[in-house]
Amino acid sequence: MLSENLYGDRKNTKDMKEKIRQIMLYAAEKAHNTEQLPSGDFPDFVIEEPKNPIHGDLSCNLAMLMAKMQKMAPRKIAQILLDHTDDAEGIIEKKEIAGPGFINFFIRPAAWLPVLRRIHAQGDDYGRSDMGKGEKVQVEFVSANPTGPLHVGHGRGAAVGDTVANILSFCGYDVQREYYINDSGRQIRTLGTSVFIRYQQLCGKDIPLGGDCYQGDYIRDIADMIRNEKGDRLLSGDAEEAVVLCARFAADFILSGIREDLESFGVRFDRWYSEQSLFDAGKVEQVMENFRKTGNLYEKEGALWFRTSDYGDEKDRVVVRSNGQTTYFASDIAYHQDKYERGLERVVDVWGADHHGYIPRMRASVMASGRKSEQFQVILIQLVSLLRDGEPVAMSSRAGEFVTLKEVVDEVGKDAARFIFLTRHYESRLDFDLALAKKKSNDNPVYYVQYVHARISSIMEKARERGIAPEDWQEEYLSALTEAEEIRLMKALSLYPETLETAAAMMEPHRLSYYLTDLASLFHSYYNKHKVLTDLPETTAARLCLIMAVREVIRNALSLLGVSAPEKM
RNA sequence: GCGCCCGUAGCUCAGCUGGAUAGAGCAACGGACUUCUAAUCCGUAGGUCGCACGUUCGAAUCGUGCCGGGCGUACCA
Repeated sequence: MLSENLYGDRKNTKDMKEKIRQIMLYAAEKAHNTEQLPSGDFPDFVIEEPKNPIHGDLSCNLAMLMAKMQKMAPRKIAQILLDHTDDAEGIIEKKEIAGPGFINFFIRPAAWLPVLRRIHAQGDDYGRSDMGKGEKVQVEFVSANPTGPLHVGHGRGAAVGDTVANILSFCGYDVQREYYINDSGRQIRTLGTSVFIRYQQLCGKDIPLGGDCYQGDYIRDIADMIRNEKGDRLLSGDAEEAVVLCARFAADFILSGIREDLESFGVRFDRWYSEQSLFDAGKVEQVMENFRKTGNLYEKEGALWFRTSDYGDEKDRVVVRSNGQTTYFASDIAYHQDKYERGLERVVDVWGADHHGYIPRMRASVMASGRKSEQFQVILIQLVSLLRDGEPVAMSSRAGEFVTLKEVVDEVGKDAARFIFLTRHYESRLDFDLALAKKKSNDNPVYYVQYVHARISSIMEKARERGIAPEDWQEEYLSALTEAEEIRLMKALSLYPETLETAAAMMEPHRLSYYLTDLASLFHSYYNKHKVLTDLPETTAARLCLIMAVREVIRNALSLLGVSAPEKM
């Protein structure tokens, strides 16, 4: 039987760990007040799920951590703490002291039931939190140069950046997604040159394509488009103008392709920020002028240097070369200044790991304008190796033989691609096997998780067919949930909010993928052992309530990962 | 040389702001479909957590030093 306070208390929304933590804190204070514990100074302690179920549902290490400052044996402190616990809600079935001084709690099975009520009440919002307190955070990701199509590596960055943004947003941060377009500088000029040479070749001229030019077939395709539009006219005009025209045309065309590819990968940006616009608005010049005034810049050997070494970089860096051209760093400084001036409190850049050497100088420039180091964070994405059946797929962008993100998404699907990118810590290198990604088996966790959603949807459909309507599912029936697998599922469901908060705090989306796989595994086991639609109406109602909660959380988490939750598979 | 990342089961990887007997999937072997979807489940087997010291009640986790792999060390982007 369920007690009234477990069941009827509307404020009963704190998760189990937090409840135990409060009980322990209260016990510690009480023990100090009665002078059984000399010190009133309590260290940070953890409430965690022991790996071994023999140690209970939750475990607390407070007694061991206090041993030194209390000048007492951990087990003795544990006993004192236990003597002072006050379990007003009646959630604890058994508590014990174990090992060097752990305090283990065995939770009364029925005490997990409120999580179901909470999930049903909050629906899509279960797990949402205000931990971010509205902090304005920008996630800048992908930001690939518009000189060629996105490849798989960009895909990983896109999946991670997008999902980090989703998670932060769900956890109460005010998130903005931005793509920085490097549409200025030498590479764009090289792009123009490459296209113009192809154009001239198409017009019958025998001009070789230099080794430093972009070699991909798409360059010729673009040149062909220009020829269809302009005919041979560019041949007779000014060559410089022709290159500029080719560059602009090509960059615009490639960028719109990038947009489309990202769109079909489920990624959208709040803003596409052009590097060229920084120059056009005079912001690069302005920012350099400001830093000159504050003494952060100096001239040496004809070039202009930024004193990044004042802020931890190993040496100073050039912002204007002796030939008068600004470096990429210069516009990047201006760009980041602009971000903060727009009111962003924290800036997160998602970069390829090969750019890690760039972090100290970027951070230095941010700190030079008085921002705190923590206001600039970088997520470094490690390399993706593309395989097919374990064999490496050739990926030389120099020769233009790369496999594009679009090709991968077309072949394996958005869901599988995203999930695989998000099932590994981004700081680990990733082998992406195309054959594996298409396999509809356990090799491929995305189907494993989606299958849960489909299975539950199917059961719900069956329930409807049998005339079991959702509104008939009474909470009073929940006490029928007593199977070990049912308790395990409820425990897992109650872990979701803190999983999200950790994922947000550490900006590690893979935590969500692993959580999903765990939850899915628990469900599949349950499904194989117990029938949901039974002859007992109360049991059926209770189990439906449970699996609907599972479905809700699966759907919720998948949507944060940008993966669909199919009703049928 | 210096800096950063990685090193955990045969393979691919979780676990790393310290917690008790180190986990998952794949691959291997043996089982479960007349059932709400077998894209599933159950079981067996599989480990000096790269090595060595150190910190402490306790180390895969923290520190130092090695070893191995990758990346970076431009008046490139």
